[in-house]
Order: sequence, then structure tokens, then C-alpha cells
Amino acid sequence: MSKKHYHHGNLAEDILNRAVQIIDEGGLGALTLRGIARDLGVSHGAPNRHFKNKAALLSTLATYGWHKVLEATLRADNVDSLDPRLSLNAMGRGFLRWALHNPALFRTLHHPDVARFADDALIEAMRQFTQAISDAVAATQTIGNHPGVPLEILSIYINAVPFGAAMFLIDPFLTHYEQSEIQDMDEEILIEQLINLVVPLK
Amino acid sequence: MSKKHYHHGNLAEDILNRAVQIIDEGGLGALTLRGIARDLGVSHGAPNRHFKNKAALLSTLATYGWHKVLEATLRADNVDSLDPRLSLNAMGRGFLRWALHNPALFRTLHHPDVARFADDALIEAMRQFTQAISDAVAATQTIGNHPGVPLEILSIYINAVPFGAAMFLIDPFLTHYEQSEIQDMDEEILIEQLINLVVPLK
DNA sequence: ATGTAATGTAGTCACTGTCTACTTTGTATT
DNA sequence: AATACAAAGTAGACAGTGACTACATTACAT
Repeated sequence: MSKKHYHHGNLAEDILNRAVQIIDEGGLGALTLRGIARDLGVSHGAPNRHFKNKAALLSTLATYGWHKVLEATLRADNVDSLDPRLSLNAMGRGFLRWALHNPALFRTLHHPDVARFADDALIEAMRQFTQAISDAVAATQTIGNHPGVPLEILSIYINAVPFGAAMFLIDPFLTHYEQSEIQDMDEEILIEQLINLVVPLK
Repeated sequence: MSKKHYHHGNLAEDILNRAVQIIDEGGLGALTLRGIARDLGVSHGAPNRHFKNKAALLSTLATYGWHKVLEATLRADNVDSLDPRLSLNAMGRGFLRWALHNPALFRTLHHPDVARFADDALIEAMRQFTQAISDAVAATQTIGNHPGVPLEILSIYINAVPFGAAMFLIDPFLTHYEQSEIQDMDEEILIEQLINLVVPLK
């Protein structure tokens, strides 16, 4: 970190952290390699030693994000419950909570210009996530939930709710939308009510 | 269109159409004002006469998209049904069908870098859409659907399903995902099964 | 200790968005 | 019909960006 050293130390990680901050503050459009380099007090070409190009940086960021969101989804309270419904409900809450707390990373996850240049690591991270959701959904089907619905379709449905809800809730549009009562709501209650709609605990 | 004329005719509209094509082909990252100008055989500064800047072009595109998706949502078969559930179900199908057929425009709708610089027209278009959904959801509540759930939360839930599902289904990631049976499915059946999950016709 | 690979620097290039001054053309007014 | 004016397009310039190159510094394995 000290400016006296020629070598930076762990520039790659600092670049990623700074990238998350910038996206949080100004969106993906505000992200520039040269801007990051300036912020870290390093020459404009330095980031190229750690990321082949801008797409590679975004891809790394998205891969990191998928790992994080999977972790948040699987480590939430009650995920380990023996009741598949309670477990899946907990996963949904963990997912939505993480998305609301990490809007910048969340937005990179499904960003089309990121997925378009996805490398193998990113594809594998995405696959792991969808697999985890699919497994949990399959478990609820074994106890009678939504019988007859193809697993892949049911998984899309279950996944779409926290994803679509988060997309809407972190949309800058909401800021312009005055009548909303949601901004005053307790976050946990909001999460609970939304997830209970898609995975009822009856 | 003839190259012999100094004035182009209706350049603004042609710019928008070409922009949609470019986003369809190469994503939002492939969209450049100069590229559009080249494609239309016009000087690089010409688009500035019709759009103050790139953000204004994207904003116009998004506004147009919101109008289109609202139209597709409200004009689908059975939307006029007297049964609020059947009507809302039809709206969901109309929405999802449109999104799958217009991935480029759909992606601009909630693109954070677009909403961030939203002008009044865009905000109003968004508001009209959410209002239409909210009204239809409220109608289903009057006949006993999801009693006790706050309307705004229920609306987010209802909206999240076709939105999140479309987001996933048009994700370039799916291309890398071999085991998927979804790509071989009939689109209408896919739409029907997904929407029936969130708005059951019992 | 030393040489080699990793890491950072400085310079350059094409491309982009945006601005300005200028040119051409459609149209309303007389 | 002539003409003035606004709308629309052109050409040139500028700074910022991503990416590449050649070069400098440093860490580390041998």
C-alpha cells in the first residue's frame, strides 16, 4: 500500500475491491481500468499485468460474485433444516438478503455483457449455483411440492423470485418513485414476506 | 435512405432501430454512436442532432421498450377476461413472450446505467407499467388471492417471476449450458408452465 | 550471488463521446 | 417567387479509454 514501493503487493485483489466500490458508487458505466489505476496510485498499464482485458476483470468479478452469493445462500440460518421447504425458504432469504446488501456484485452476475465473454471459471461458478438451487428444489418435490412440474422449470420459477425482486428493489428507478412504502419497511420483514410467497411454510 | 440526399429523412428513428439490432447482435457494450452513424452512412456527429448524448439515446430506447412491453402485456389474449386471475395470468404470458422475443429492448429496461440517468419520460413509462401490474394484482386480491399480503409486495412477487425467468432464459450463459432441456421445449408451453406457477388458474 | 520471471512504467495507437464552427437544405413568410 | 431562418448534416478537434509495446525495477529460486 505504501507509495514508496515499486511493487504494489497484491494489486489484483485491490483492483477487484476498488472495482466493486466504483460500481456501487457510479454503476458499471463508471468503471474504467485507468480510473482504478489512478485511484490505487499505480500506472495506467499496471492492471494489464493482472487482467488480460476489461472483460476478464468483469468475468473475475462475476465469478467471485457467484461464489459469494452461493455461500450466502447456503450459509443462511435454517438452510440445514431437515424440512426441505424450510431449507429452500432459508436459501431464498439468504440469496435476497445478499443481493440487497451487495448491489454492485449482484448486478454483474447476470450482466449480459459479462456473460457474453464468460470464461470457464465463470461458467463453472454459474453452473454450481444453479445446481445447488435445483437440488434444493428437487428435495421439496420429493415431499409433494408442485408435483408434475418439470424440475428445470420449477427451479427457474423459484430462482426468478428473489432475483427479480432484488433487481427491482435495487433499481435506481425506485429512488424516483415517491409513493413507495417499501423503502420504509424493515428489510427482514420485506424479505420474509417475499420469500414466503414463493416457498410457503404453510 | 438514398445516399444522394444531404438530409437523411428520419434519422432519429433509423438510429433507434439500428441500435436495437446492434444490441441484439453484440450486446449493449457493442453500441457506439459512431458505429451507428457509420452503419447508416452518415457523419459521426449527425446522431448528436437527435440525441443529446448516448445516455439520452439509451433512455429513449428504454422508454420505447417500456411502452412496448406494456402494450404486449395488456394486449395479450384473455387479458380482457372478467376473471382477474385469468387476466393477470394472460398479462404474465404476454410479458414473458415479449421479453423472449425482444431480448435487446428487454435488457435495456432495467439496465442500471440506463435507469441511473433516467429522464422524466422514462420514469413516467416505468411508473405506468408498475401501475398496470399493481392494478391487475389488486383485482385478484378482491376475489381472495393472497389475502393479507401488502399489495406492493405482492406486485413485486408477481412481476419478479416473468422478469427473472426472462432474464435467465435470454442469458448468454444458457448457451454454454448443455444439459438444459429448455432450449428444445415449445416456447408457449414453457411460458404457460412458468406463469401458471405464479398465477394458478386452479 | 545472480539471473530470470513477475510486476510496474512510459509511450503510443485507434477508437469513442462530445463540442464547435461551418455547410446544406427544407419551409414559412412576405 | 424570393428570401430569411431554423433544422439537419459535415468536418475537425479534444480529452479519455482500452490495449499494445519496449523498457525498468524488483522478488525469488537456484
